[in-house]
Amino acid sequence: MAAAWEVARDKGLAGLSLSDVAARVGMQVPSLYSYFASKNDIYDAMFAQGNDQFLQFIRDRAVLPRSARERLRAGFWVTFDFCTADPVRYQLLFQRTIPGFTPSPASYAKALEVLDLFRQGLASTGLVSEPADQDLLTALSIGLVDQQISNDPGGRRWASLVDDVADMAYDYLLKKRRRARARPSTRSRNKEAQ
Amino acid sequence: MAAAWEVARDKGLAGLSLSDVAARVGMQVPSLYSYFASKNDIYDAMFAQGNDQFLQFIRDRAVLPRSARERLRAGFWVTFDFCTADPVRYQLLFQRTIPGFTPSPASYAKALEVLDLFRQGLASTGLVSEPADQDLLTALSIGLVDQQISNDPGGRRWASLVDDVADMAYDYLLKKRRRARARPSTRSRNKEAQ
DNA sequence: GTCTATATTTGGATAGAC
DNA sequence: GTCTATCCAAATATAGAC
Repeated sequence: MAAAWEVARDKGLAGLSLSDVAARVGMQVPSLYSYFASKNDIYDAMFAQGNDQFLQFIRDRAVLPRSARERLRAGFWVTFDFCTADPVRYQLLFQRTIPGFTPSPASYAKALEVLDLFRQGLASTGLVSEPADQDLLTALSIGLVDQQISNDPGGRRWASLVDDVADMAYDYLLKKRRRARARPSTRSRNKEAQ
Repeated sequence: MAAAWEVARDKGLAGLSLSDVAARVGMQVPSLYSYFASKNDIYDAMFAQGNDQFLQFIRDRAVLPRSARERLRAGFWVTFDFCTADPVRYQLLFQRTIPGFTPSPASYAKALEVLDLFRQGLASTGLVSEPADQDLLTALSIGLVDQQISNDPGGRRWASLVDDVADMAYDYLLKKRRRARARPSTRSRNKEAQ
C-alpha cells in the first residue's frame, strides 16, 4: 500500500502501474496478485485507506472548540489540511477522475462514514438547519482546497483565506437563522405554515 | 478536434487514445500525425480551444448588469454554467490531472487572457481591492462547480446555491470595504499609514 | 508466497509507398 | 494526405514450477 501511494504521488494517480509498485517493494509483478486481485483492487484499497485516514485525522483534531464560530473554523481547517497534505489522496477520494474505477460498496461505506461524522459536527454548531447548508459549506471548503492544490501547490495563497471564508459562512448562516426565526413561514415553509 | 472531445467525454480525459480518435473520424492512426505531432499536442489543442470557448462564452454574456451585486452574481453564473456544461473540459482547463501534459506557452497565454478578462470584470464592481479578494471569489466559484460535478453530475444541487454564495461574497466584500475606509491603516497598511 | 515464462492487448510513434 | 506495415514499449493478467 505504501509503495502504491508513493508511485501515485510520483507518476500521478492515473499513472499508477503494477510494474512500478512491484519494483518499489522489490518483487516481481505477478507476486502482487497474491495481495490484490487487480489494479482496480489496489485503487479500491487506497480509497478505503484514505477514508480511514480522514476519519482518524478528524478524530485527532476533535477538541471541539468553544464557540460555534471557532468550531466552524476548525471544520474548515480539518478539511483543508487533510486534503492539501496529499493532493493525490484528495484526487482519489473527492474527484471522480480515474477512468475505470468505482469504489466497492465496502469502501464507499467508509466515505459515507466520513460524511456522517462531518454532518454531526456541523449539526453541533446549531448553524446548519437544512441539507443545503451543508452543501454550501462543503462547496466553500472544497473550493479553497482545489484552488490551493491546482494553482499554488505547496503554497499558502488560499490557506490564508480559510479563516475569512469560515467567518463569512458563519455570518451568513447566522443571519439566515435570525431571518428564519423572525418569520418562520419563509424558509421552513409548509410544515409550520399550515 | 470534435472527435477528440467526444472520445474524452466518453472514455475519460486520461482515457483519450489515438486509436479511438482515428476510428471516430474514419481514418487510420498514422494519418492523425499529419495534424498533430503527438498525443500531447492534441491535449494542447484542446486546452487552447477550451479557453477560446470560455472567452467567447464570457463575451456572449457580457451584458454588464446594473448593480455590483448583480454583476457579481453574473460572474458566478458564467463560471458555473461554462464549467458544468462540460466536466471533461473543466477538468482539462482547471485541474492538473493528466500525468504528462503541460500546456504550451501559446496555449497557456490564452488561459491568462481568460483570467485577465475576469480580473477586469471584477474590478469594474469596485468590490475587489486586493488580489486576495479575487482568489476568494475564484475559490467560491470553483467550489460550487466542483461539488456539482463530483457529487451531482447533471443535477442542480449546487446550482441552487450559486446566487446565495454570490450574495454572501458581496456582503462580505462590502463590509470589508466599509471597514477599510473607516480605518485605512488596518487593511491597506504601510502605504497610507506612513 | 514468490518466481519465471508467457499470453494478450494496447498504446504511441515512424518508415515509406501511393 | 492517407495508407499499409512495422516497431517498440508498456501494460494487465495467467499458468505453472518451486
